[in-house]
Amino acid sequence: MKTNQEILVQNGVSPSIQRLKIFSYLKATKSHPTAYTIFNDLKDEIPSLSKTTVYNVLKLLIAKRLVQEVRIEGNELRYDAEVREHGHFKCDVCGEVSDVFLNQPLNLLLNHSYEVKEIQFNITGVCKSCLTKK
Amino acid sequence: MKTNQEILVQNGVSPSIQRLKIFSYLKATKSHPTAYTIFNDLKDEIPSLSKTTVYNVLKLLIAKRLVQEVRIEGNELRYDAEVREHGHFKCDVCGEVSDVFLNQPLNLLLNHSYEVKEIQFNITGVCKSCLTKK
DNA sequence: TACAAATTTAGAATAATTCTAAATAATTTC
DNA sequence: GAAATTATTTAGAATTATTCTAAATTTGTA
Repeated sequence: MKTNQEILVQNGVSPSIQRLKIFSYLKATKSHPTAYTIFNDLKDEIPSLSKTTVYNVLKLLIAKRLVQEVRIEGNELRYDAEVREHGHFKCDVCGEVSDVFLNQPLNLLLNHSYEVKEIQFNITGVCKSCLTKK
Repeated sequence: MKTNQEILVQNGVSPSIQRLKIFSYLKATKSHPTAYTIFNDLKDEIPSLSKTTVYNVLKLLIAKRLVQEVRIEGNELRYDAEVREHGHFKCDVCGEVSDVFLNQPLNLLLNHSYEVKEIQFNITGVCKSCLTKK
């Protein structure tokens, strides 16, 4: 199992404290945090951290394909270190965002005459636990 | 074929000039415009039009399920009067956004334990015409 | 140690959207 | 049909997320 530091280095990212902590934070969570949440959760650990750094690092990790942007509602941007082809489900009731994997790649359903770089899909609705609560 | 006015009325939306023109504009285009583009393109026809109205009307039409938000890149929000299950392809080169329909509903690929309200998917890459230009 | 390059930082600037309260238009009531 | 009520639109201010900018700090190298 590669360490997060190794992953960064192997992808040509010099592993500064900030980069490593932001990447590790994303790797460790499945909550699809916003840039603000990331900043807020890490600022105790890295008191000097600035919001600009969070945005810079996220942009860098996205360019290196180590992180994906998740755009599932309104104009809030969320981030995800899961980069395999997958989608997201957002529950309209509790607001939670979870990963969704398909039985087969979406790719196969496309008659594409274009070059595909990234596929994402978004589903909204009501999650299991909110359904049973009703 | 129903008129746009009829569609609005049947969905409980009183068809003011602004609402009708914004809805008709979206129905007539496949370009997935942003709120700003809609505002800009309609302000000659409706000189009094305000940006707030564009946002208000879009929000209303979305609530009535007559329009969908399209979130395909960064934090730009686009709008689409095509509400059948479909996705979007954005070309990284020319920036154009086009509709994508699947051979079968994505729904079938999900082992969903949740109630699905809306499904959208986004693909980025390079479109045919940009591929051949290279 | 000294120099150069890379990275981070705070705060200002920008852009999209929402909020607010007043103005206008449409509808209802008498 | 006038007055009152309700719905809709409007301009501009406020808010929010993100980007820009230029200085400060850190890291790597001669």
